[in-house]
Amino acid sequence: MADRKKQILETAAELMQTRAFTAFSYQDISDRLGITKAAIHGHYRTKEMLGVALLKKYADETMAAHTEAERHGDGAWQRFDAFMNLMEETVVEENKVCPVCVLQVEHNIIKESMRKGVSEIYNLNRAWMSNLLKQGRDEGVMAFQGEPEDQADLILAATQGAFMNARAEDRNLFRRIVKQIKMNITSM
Amino acid sequence: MADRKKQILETAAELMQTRAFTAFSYQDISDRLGITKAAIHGHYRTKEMLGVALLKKYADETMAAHTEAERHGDGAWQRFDAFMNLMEETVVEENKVCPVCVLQVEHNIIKESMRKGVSEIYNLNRAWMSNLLKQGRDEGVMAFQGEPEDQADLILAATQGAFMNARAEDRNLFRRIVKQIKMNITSM
DNA sequence: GTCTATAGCGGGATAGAC
DNA sequence: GTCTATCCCGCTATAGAC
Repeated sequence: MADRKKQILETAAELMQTRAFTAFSYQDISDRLGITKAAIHGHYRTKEMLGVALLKKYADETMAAHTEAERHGDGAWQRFDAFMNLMEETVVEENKVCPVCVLQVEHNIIKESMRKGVSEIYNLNRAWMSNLLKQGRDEGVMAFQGEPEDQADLILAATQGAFMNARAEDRNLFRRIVKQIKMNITSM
Repeated sequence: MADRKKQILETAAELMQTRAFTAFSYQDISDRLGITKAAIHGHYRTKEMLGVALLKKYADETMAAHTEAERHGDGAWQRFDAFMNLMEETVVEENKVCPVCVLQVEHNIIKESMRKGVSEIYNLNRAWMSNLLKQGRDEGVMAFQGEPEDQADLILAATQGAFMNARAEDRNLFRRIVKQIKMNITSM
């Protein structure tokens, strides 16, 4: 089948976000799909190649999330809320964390090809978020000291931390942290 | 020697913060100390026990960091700065991330005894930080909407994200993010 | 494209000697 | 307290048949 490859990728994605990259095996995937490890090697010869493919998938999804958020309206807050809701729906549900968190923790034990993929996703989000903050400031609905780029770095870091704390401590933490971020940059 | 056990713990701590918990082995420790794996099992029979000991050590260091920060002055900002400087010195240096980040990413693959240890450290920081924020607000030097507890959760999440992004992307990110946090809660 | 079988390695852990 | 030796397991990856 042609969608076997897709099935493998999706299963791997779920395993990465629940168990971390180094900690899942081809055996885990093959068990879930009812095929053998060797079959998976037929699609992704090495685990590094699978990892790179996963990162490509996540980069695509990141861009799709931005597009989707922009589809929700023209206002900066509409887009911000849509983005955060999307993050909550796709990540916080079902014991997951974001792949960027996982691979940043595994930074020193993954190959350079994968580190590069992680950086690309980070930079996609950074560019999009700082742009959004500029827009919000121009519209007069967001207010903060300093540069939009730095505020974006803070918001992304907080979001990543929120994913991890939400899974480990309390699912509602994500929503509470996002609410607090909003309070901090709402113009009054 | 009696400090063999201490050496083992310190080596394990460094390995955990550079390579993650599941990803380092007794072999890694024994190589660095010039002893055998079996010798380490003599001190910590299972890896889970070593993990719990590590978390105890981190909890102690967390409380020590709070005490140390309070030693730097009575003002909320003095204490905040001292705490963040301490974090930067002890974590951001030399390719490390904080143990809480590591073990939260590995949340689904570690034992309950270790999860409990992670929560304890998180709660120590949460209690200390929300107290500090209350103090700052009372002094009139910090200002923010919402509850100190929620603001503390946001700051801790941002700090955790800052650790990870600093290692993966750019060492200066930690300082820039902390600066932005400060701007967001400085009363004017 | 998927299978069986296997190589080669490294992990955690234990037994028993010194 | 540390050693050698060993067990059993699971990992990534490959060869070769169908």
